[in-house]
Amino acid sequence: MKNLVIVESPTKARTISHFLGNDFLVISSYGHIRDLPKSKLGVDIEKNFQPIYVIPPKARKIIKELKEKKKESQKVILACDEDREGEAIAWHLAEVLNLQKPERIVFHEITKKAILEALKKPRAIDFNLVKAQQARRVLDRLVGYKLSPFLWHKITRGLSAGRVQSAALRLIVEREKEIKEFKPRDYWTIEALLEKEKKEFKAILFAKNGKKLEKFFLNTEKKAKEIVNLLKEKPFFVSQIEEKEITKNPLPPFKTSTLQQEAWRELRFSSKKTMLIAQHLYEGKNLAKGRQGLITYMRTDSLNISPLALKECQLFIEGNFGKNYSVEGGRKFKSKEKLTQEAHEAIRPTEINLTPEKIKNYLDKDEYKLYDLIWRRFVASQMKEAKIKKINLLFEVEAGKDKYLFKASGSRILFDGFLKIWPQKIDEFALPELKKGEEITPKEIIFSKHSTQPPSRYNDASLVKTLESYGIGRPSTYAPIISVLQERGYVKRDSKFNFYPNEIGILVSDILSKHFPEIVDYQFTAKMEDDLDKIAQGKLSYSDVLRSFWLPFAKNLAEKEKNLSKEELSIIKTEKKCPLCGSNLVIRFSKFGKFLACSNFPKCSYKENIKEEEFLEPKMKCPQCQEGWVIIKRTKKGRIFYGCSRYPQCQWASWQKPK
DNA sequence: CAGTGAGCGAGCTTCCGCTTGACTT
Repeated sequence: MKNLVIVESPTKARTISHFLGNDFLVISSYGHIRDLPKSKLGVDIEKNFQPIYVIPPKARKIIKELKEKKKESQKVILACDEDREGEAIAWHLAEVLNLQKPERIVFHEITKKAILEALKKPRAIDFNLVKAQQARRVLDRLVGYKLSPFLWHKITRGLSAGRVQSAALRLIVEREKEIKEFKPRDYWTIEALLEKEKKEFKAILFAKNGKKLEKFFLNTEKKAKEIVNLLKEKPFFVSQIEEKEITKNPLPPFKTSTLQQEAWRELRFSSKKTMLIAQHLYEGKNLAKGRQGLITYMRTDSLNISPLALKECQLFIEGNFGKNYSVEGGRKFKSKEKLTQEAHEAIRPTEINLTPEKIKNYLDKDEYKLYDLIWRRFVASQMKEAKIKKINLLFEVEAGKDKYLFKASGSRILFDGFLKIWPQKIDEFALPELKKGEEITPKEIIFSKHSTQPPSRYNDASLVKTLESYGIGRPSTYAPIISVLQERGYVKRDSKFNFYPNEIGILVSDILSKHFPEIVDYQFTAKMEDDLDKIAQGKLSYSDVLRSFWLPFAKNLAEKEKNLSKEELSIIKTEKKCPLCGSNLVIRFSKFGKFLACSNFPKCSYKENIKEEEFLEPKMKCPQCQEGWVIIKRTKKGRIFYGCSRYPQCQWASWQKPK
């Protein structure tokens, strides 16, 4: 008889199975195995918010297998991740498999030693932690399955709202408003072009009479010109030579959020693409010596590194770069976020000796790029800090009673350290040798105009970064959040792939902000987490937490359902004029989507289609007329079909996806 | 399979977090 060990991920199961040998059978649950029903609320509010769990069709097969293996096993050991969700999965497994005395183990690194140690000290399931997860699940269900129907009633079908997606949407909508309202301000800067021993360099005006200039000190061209004329041909004197040594520390290894950010910045991979490729690297590739996983788990918010990996990395650095590039004892990192659930390690290569170059031939182009990023970031994080010398030369110029100060900066890398493999832009510039008091006359003094820039639209990187800073969303959900906002039609990508909101996105966000401000408050999740922690510690009860959220929320919701009219909420005003009567046009929503109509309806029934075509990707010409494009359309019942963008001139349509 | 706003009413849409499938016409 074997012992049955259940973990969450099949790749993890394979690895552990390898360590444990023939006495153990290791199987994966593939995440959660029970959930609230999809088509109903699934919460008995009257009965202390009792959740009603069902087994989703997807989980049936694996549960059947687990039940069979249980019969053949001596005992069942639940080895799910050590966090709130993992504890809940363990509990669901115990329930479904009808385990009388479930044995729960946890480990923080996937090594033989750690797992054998963990097996020696199984514990019981932590019910308080399970309760905390249930409260999280039920609260999200109540918010999502109550607010979404509110939007269906007041605007149009198919919309959605939720604790996470609505906060993310609000970020994008409010940023767009900031951009629209932004008024640029002009300012000027003045630079002196200097030369010494045939070496040219620039110094910038930064202070007057010992006082640092404000950004808008020169807010007209006239003022800038005046100063240029004033200082022309005047001698500059070296008044101060500042030298300082700066150390630059490497960044920590990746976690999910930072991997997505860096992959966007460096490779222009979307969050979705990054996660898909990372999954491939995690699951492994067929290398010369067989199949091997290349990176640790990619959905993590932990920066922990196993001691063994730390040691190996240190040896690698010493062997390849020399001892002066390694850090005594290795470097350890901690996540800043207090919500970190340390169930995994940081994202790192599983074997440091598999350099990107060495395995390049086994990877496709994108896999190689991402692996290279992960490998270099991890190795760099264990390398010595860089040392940089910064030199500032200050020049004084007198003009009448006033003294102006100019500054020229140079820097030199004294020791590159981690920069050797993680290059950063450091303007290495050597200033010529100058002595204090030395006189120099500028070749030229020039002014240049600048304008303040509006904040930029969110992209995958900055959105994930902002969400994480508020504690909104989890490593496994950052990429899906972005997808759902697009699927609902709330946001689109511009030509630079940045996000901007559609009318419907702005409408939904504004309605939620106005009528349900507590839900879209950026602090809502953090407050919820505090309560969940207290449930986990046994200091607050599950039903008290949910009740204190639910009572005011339900009351407000009932009032808004009753008092707000669809007419009032769902019509978007525009500046466009009706060609028939001259009134303003408005955007209205019907079961076929949005359209422009006259605000003077029913007196004037002018209407026009708002063309918002969803092209078939990759773009394809209409097979009939060869002029229009194939676009994706929907019937009244929601079934997808394909048609020509030149309808009604061209009547081509098809159920089949054209080839 | 090509339209849109009222009202009738059946049946449907929807959340967040764990995890990777794929009934092959």
